[in-house]
Formats: sequence, C-alpha cells, structure tokens
Amino acid sequence: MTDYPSPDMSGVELVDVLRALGDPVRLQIVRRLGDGVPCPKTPEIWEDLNLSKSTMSHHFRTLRESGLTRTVVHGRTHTIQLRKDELAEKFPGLIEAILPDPPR
Amino acid sequence: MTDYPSPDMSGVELVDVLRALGDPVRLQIVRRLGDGVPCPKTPEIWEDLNLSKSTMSHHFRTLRESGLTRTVVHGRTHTIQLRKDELAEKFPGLIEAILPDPPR
DNA sequence: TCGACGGTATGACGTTCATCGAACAATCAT
DNA sequence: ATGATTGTTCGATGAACGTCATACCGTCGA
Repeated sequence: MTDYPSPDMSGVELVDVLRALGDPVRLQIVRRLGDGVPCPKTPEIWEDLNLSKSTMSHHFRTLRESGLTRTVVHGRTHTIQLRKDELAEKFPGLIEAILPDPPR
Repeated sequence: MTDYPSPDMSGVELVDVLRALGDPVRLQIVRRLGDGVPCPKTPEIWEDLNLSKSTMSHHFRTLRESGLTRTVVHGRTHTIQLRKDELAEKFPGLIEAILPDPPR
C-alpha cells in the first residue's frame, strides 16, 4: 500500500497555500471539497474540467504538498480531503473566505 | 500627470487575487499595507527586501492589476494603498485572514 | 533650462509551471 | 496468473514568471 504523505501543519507556509490556490483548476477543486468530506478523485470532480489524468494528478499532488489536502488510499481508489479543521486553526478565516458563498 | 488605473472591483477574480498573494515578496508588501493607509513606495518597504527598483515596480504593478492595491501619484512620488474596504466587501474575510496576526 | 530624483517600461535570461502522452505500479476480478 | 482498473511518474514542450540592468519619462528645485 503506497503512502502519500501530507506535510505537518506546523511546516505549512501561508504563501505556499496561497500559491496553490492561485490556479483556476486547483481553486475549483478546493471549493468542491469545501465541506471537508473525503471525495473520490476521479469522477465528477474533473469530468467537466477536460484535463488529462496526469494533469489532474499533478494538481492533486500540488494541493497535498501545499498542505491543503490529504490523500487517502483505499485499495486502488484514492480519495482527497480538504484539511479543513487544521487549516482553520492555522489560518483562521482563510478557507471560509475562499469557499463558495457563505455556507448558508 | 500619468494615471495608473486599477481595475473595477466587479471585474476582479478571486483566483487572480490569490495568485498575486502567492508570492513571498507581494504577500509581504500586502501585509505591511494592512491598515489600508497609503504608503510611499520607496523607503522602508523594500530596503530590507534587497530587490532592484524595476523588480519592485513589477510587483507593484502586479498587485495593482490584480485589484489588491491602488496607486496614487503625488508629483513624482507614488503611494500604494490596499483596497481594504472594497476587498472586504467583495471577498469577506479574505484580507483579514492573510494579514499579520489579529489586528490586536 | 537643466540637472537630479522617483518611478515605470523594455528586453533579456534562467527558472518554474501547466499540460500532455506514454510508461509504470498497485489492486481487484475472473 | 491474467487482464482490467485506478492512479502516479517521467520526459518533453511551450508559456508564464521573477529578476536585473538599462533606458526612459514626468516632476521638482536651483
């Protein structure tokens, strides 16, 4: 079982988080992950983005390495999860500010 | 008197703001502008950043074009100002989240 | 009017980045 | 075992970016 480590939040830098968010594709991914619930990587996330598998994988890696997301492996299926609580503690208000609308 | 137009806030995109913030130099500039008070471009802002005049000018332009700042010309002196109120209305919570500390 | 000053525009250079196809790796079903 | 599925890694390519030195431009003071 392969492991995809995400950095400890103590080493996560604000500027790197912002840089990761400063791409249209990645911002959209994060906003779809807004509830913090793990989400399968493949289907509805990028059917409409019209990007190749490898490009999506690149963005998933960037998000994970920036500290924004965590990747969980289940067999041959991967799910991606926004590290919402940890981020809220380290950068209060940031995630809420970039998520779609108010949570209503 | 030359004019340096900043975009209307209605056309400002979140992803462009985040991209502008995703650079160490620009993030630092914005954080020093946090109070929204106009700040002269030259002196204390970048004496310690050890960057050339033209590089700073490039970052100032990027910030202005992204919608984050406004440039005001007084004679041969330029001041830069964070568009704090407009940004707070368009992207609630964002600026506060990336500014140093709580305002105390 | 003429220089000095504050800042911008231009062009160049090296690096990073987003993107893709193809190859690879790991797991599940048969 | 074998093949199909799910996703990552690698190598390449073109665009965007950060940086600098130089040239340029508008303004102020003598």
